[in-house]
Amino acid sequence: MKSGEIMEDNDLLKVRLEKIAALKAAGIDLYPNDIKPQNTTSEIISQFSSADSDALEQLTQKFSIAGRLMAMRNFGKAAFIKIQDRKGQIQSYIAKDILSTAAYFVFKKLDVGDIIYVSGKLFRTKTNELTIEATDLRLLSKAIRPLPEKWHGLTDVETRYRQRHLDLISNPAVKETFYRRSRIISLIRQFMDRHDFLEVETPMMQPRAGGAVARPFKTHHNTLDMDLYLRIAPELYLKRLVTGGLERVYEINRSFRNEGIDTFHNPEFTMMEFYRAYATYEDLMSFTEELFADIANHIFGGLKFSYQGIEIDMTPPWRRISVNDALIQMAGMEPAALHDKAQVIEFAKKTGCDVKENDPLGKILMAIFDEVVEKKLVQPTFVTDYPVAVSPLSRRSNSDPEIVDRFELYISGREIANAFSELNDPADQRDRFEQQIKEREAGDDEAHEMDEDYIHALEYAMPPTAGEGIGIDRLVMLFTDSASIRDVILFPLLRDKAPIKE
RNA sequence: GGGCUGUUAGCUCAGCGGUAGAGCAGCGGACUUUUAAUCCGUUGGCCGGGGGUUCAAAUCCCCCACGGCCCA
Repeated sequence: MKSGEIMEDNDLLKVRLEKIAALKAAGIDLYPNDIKPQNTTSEIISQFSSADSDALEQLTQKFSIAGRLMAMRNFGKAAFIKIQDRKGQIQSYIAKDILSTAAYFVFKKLDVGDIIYVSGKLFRTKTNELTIEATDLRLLSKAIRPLPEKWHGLTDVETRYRQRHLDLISNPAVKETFYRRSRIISLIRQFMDRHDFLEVETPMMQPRAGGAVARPFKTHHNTLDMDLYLRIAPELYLKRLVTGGLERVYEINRSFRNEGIDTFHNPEFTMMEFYRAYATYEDLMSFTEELFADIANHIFGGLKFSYQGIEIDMTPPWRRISVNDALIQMAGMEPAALHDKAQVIEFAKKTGCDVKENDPLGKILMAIFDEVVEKKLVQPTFVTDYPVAVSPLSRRSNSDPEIVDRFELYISGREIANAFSELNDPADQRDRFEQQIKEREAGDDEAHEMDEDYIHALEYAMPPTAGEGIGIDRLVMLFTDSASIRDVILFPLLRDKAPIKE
């Protein structure tokens, strides 16, 4: 095989390779880079949406666009084509007696999928469509492979995820989703900036994977001969920054959890964590309401929207309910039974939870909560008063040392955010880590490890602080009405497959 | 990890024991205002891979690979 030769026994490719040979023979550069389009499709369309034929005829201005040739309707010596750029599509009219002979020769060798440049005046067709009358046309990049079918687009989900470029070309709604994802993250940054938060970046490779309860990915640094973990959360580093006096910090970036994959979990996912000194978890509830309302207002122009056929109403204030009240009201537990471990275990087993006899009471209660209550929390709900046993980094409640000043936000039956007043008492933090170590020894490989370095930092005094983590992918799912997390992550993790057939 | 389900032409799909099909795309022809343009003609397949059953397998059975949905 000669280098640069494309080896595939496919008639469609052969035809295109023949066209390429003909273009080369005519001295056409197949991949030039000297062209600068002056306009975008949407800019032209919005600027001239109300201009009629006469108005356009008065215009002497020429417009130029570049993009992917998406459709071609040929009429002998003329044609209508659709060109798609990042903003949308516009039609162009090609006629043999308007283009130069050289440009018309190139046009006759084009295929749907090629990247081209067109310039010319605007006019309206008989059917009143705004159209560029091509006086110049250039090939900018020749496609060798055919695009998916124009009408149905690309629907095979596996191909859509593995070849996202095709998905983005063929399915406008997909492009719209990722534009919106970017917009949402931008709105969050603006909101945080308005509230005087500092955006920071903390290590993704950590010697101990702390800040959450999850199984980490392990890796190794060769020169330092040191095992490292991909972070499961940025929490402990962000709190060091609060101790360092930054007081209001946030980070929007990837965390990694070595766990299963489903419609709500991808092994790498994006989270925003933020910490605010001199605030409590209660302050963060209203802060969260404001943030989400701000996003909803910008995206939808209101606080009500539909997610998977169900109306979500983000009008503050949102429902607030304690874990225990939720278990009583929504799982049907007896108030008296909540403190009797034997009865709680019995209830847990009855509901199908996989619990161990020696698990702490709080952990079993949360297992029941996850099994029974979670899916019922459709409208935005803050669940509060978590057991200390499942909250090793949260401050104990002043009213009850067995619960912590913490909430989780549920929307559409899914955890979207987790927040608490931070534990800044180094002695208590040490006790909590030691409790976690006992659970690790009892077989819980997700339990937290001792982090002396973090405790050492707390010993320099961290101000009273509240912090929160928000699952950005899940938030984007809500605001884009996406059923699967894979629809809001450009390249979701899939099992490796033999490379695409060459 | 378990259950259900999918993998057939470049794409979207039908066929479900008896000679592999359609639409779109492609190719050839007609056509200078189309909107999934139209009309005529036409090329294209290791039916995901491997084993079986059968006179005969895309179709039935088993294993494997890669997805999807639901559950753990």
